[in-house]
Amino acid sequence: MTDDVTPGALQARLGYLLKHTQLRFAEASARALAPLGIDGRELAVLAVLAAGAAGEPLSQAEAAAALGVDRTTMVALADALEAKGLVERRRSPHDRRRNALHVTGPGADLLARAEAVRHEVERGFLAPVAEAGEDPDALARLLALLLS
Amino acid sequence: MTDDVTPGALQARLGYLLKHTQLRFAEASARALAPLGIDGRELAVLAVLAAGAAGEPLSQAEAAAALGVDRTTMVALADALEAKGLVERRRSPHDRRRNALHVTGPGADLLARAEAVRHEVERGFLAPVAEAGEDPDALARLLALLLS
DNA sequence: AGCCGATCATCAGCTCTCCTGACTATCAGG
DNA sequence: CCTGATAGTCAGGAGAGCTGATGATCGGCT
Repeated sequence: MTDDVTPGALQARLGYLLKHTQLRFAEASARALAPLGIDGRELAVLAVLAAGAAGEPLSQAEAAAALGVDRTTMVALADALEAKGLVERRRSPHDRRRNALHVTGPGADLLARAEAVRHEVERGFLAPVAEAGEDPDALARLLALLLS
Repeated sequence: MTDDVTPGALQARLGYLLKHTQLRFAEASARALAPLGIDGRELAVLAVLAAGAAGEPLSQAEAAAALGVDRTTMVALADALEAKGLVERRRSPHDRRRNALHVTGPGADLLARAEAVRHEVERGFLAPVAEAGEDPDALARLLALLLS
């Protein structure tokens, strides 16, 4: 990305605002998570796996659907997480087509630390909103409303 | 993109919300603009050129900076718009390094129609916000605040 | 007048992310 | 024990963007 001067003509264009806000947040997120050896997408996978692990562990296809990514993309994601020892693929005993994705001990540890970092990044990113006297939760609420 | 079921674990993640909202809007925008033979980025270029044309027409580098894209990306954008007859490159008489980008008559016509379409797309996209009794302008205001 | 660093536009090539299509293995139902 | 559907994998390609190099031009300095 270049200068990001954001002149007048574009401040009212929703497409521009969404795209560049997303880019900025992704950069801030990547910077903060880099020391942990993980990126935002991998963290999201870990979080989904841990959250879904109340009952049966999720298959790759289920995790992919939950994350809104393609199942072929999930293969690479699972490869990366498994290579880092954060996740294990285990053939499901009931359905041998499925790869059940288990979060390992180190994976759970890293998840906890990374989630703390994520919260801090989000808080910092939304700081200008709070300073302007607006509701810092409003953005997430509006976006969730639009996706529902 | 796949199912987009948006389950609980992700609704509080700002990165996920921004990314998928941006994607959804881009898709809606592309669908609506397709009949006009233009996409969102090209429309943004046209709008910036027309807005800046109060004084001297913008050079490619200036337009690129205004849009937050790389100057090399601007080359392809200018190629596409020129091929469609919406924009003309003219060597600036004062500085022969610069390509002044002029919006043609057909370009101005298309811009007017496309901007109407864009407004309609944005209105439709934000309809759920209005229906929920929230301020439909809040999203753009918050995003602009974060980018400033 | 002439030089030199900076700027503009362009192009080739790379990366990243994601998708499509094909293939294998496996399951469930008739 | 077929048939159709599903899970995971891989190869290949599309799209956006960036880096680095090149040629033309400008502007200031000497």
